[in-house]
Amino acid sequence: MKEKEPSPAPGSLQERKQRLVRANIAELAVVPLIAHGFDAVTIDDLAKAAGISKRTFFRYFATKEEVVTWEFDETGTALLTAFRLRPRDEQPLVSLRLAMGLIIDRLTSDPERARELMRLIHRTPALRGRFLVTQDHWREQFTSAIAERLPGGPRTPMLARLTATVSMGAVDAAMMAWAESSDRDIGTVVDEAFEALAAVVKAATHPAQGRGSRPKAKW
Amino acid sequence: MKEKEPSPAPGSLQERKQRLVRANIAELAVVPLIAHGFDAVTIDDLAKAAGISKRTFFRYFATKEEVVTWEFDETGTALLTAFRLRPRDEQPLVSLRLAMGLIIDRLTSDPERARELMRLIHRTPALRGRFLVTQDHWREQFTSAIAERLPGGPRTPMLARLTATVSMGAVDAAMMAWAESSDRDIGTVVDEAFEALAAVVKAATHPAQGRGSRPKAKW
DNA sequence: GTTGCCGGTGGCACCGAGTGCCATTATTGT
DNA sequence: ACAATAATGGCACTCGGTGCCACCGGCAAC
Repeated sequence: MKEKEPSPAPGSLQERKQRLVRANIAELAVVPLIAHGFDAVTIDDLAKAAGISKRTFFRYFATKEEVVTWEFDETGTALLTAFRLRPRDEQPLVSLRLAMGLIIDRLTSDPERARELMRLIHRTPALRGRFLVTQDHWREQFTSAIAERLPGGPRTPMLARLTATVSMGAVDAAMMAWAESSDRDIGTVVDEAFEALAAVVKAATHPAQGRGSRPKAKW
Repeated sequence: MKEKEPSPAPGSLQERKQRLVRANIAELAVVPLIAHGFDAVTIDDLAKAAGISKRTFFRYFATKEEVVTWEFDETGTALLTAFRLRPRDEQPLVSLRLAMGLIIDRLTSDPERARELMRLIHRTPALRGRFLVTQDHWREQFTSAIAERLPGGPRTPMLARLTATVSMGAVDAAMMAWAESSDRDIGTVVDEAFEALAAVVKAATHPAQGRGSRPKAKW
């Protein structure tokens, strides 16, 4: 069921070489995907574009989706480690915003390419699914990272989970908005997203003077 | 690329018949999936369990995943319509909470089965992916439903989107928590989730006295 | 009742994603 | 230069999914 490449010791020479090859394959393989759409291109096409065989392709990427999403996967883990480095008594949203600042250059090194990839992900269900699963995985990790900062208690898990969800929601909204807009700076978009989040939060805590049917529930 | 079943007029006799057959197939097919895991069972197995051929299976379900997720898909659309029926000047989170109350019986009609299915979804990447894509689709629709309630403006889209994300985050957290706990009432779990969300929101607006490195950002 | 239409079904061949296995070809260390 | 080892490619196979067509059952018209 699983490919079990021995995957050499991290930091070793071969390991770095493998990473380079992987990056190179992805770079070449992604071209026809962007050009003709995800479903219109077969693995053999990708392999040909990268100058390797189908079999070798699957030694570097477990699925067809991965060749598109792996860069963002790594961005996500970078975001997580940056977050973990922030002081524990800082508000999670603040930490996250600052962590975003640190890893933003990953996306801006080649903005056009990053945008193309995100658009591709956005419009291809299979890719979006894969992407959402990874995102879900990040959320779990963020949840525990946040839970560590909170005092223990019966409600802590749910609290941590929701905080994580809200935070990642801002990140996702920002990245998608940035991908769709053709010429805006990513920093600006991120700022907007976080400001909007603050506004949402404010609206929820200071409910408008709803004169419409008032529910019995306390909120 | 697509199966194009003529799909008879909604409400007609055949259409209802089809829905029944579909429900029946799903009910039978899901048994081996829960018993042996999603990946360990082939389509032929499912078809055999339902007493039909592989070809016919694909006339009722487009993918293997769908036979597990379709019930929740329908629950989602029911939630959305219930939400749309709430007065426009009500706080979105309030509307959502009340809408949840209306559709909760869908899940509680057979709690054991629903829980089993959710656990299956939770532990199977392919299913989780499919589920997240649908959820993403709901979020888009919630986004426009919420946007209709908001005054127009340049920030409205982002605001609506984040509100939708936060709301659905509560729903998802509640459903997952409920699925994992073996004996709690779903109403209680939902209440907890929404209360936790209120707490998160409160924490974010009244930041703790962080003495750690104060960021320059306004929040 | 026989004929002709029609929706649902099953069988079959086919495509693409992914994997196990093994032979072949670089790479590396000595 | 040579052996050990890693990387590669080819091949056959499984499984999800689709197109095509033949078949079977009901049902109306004659």
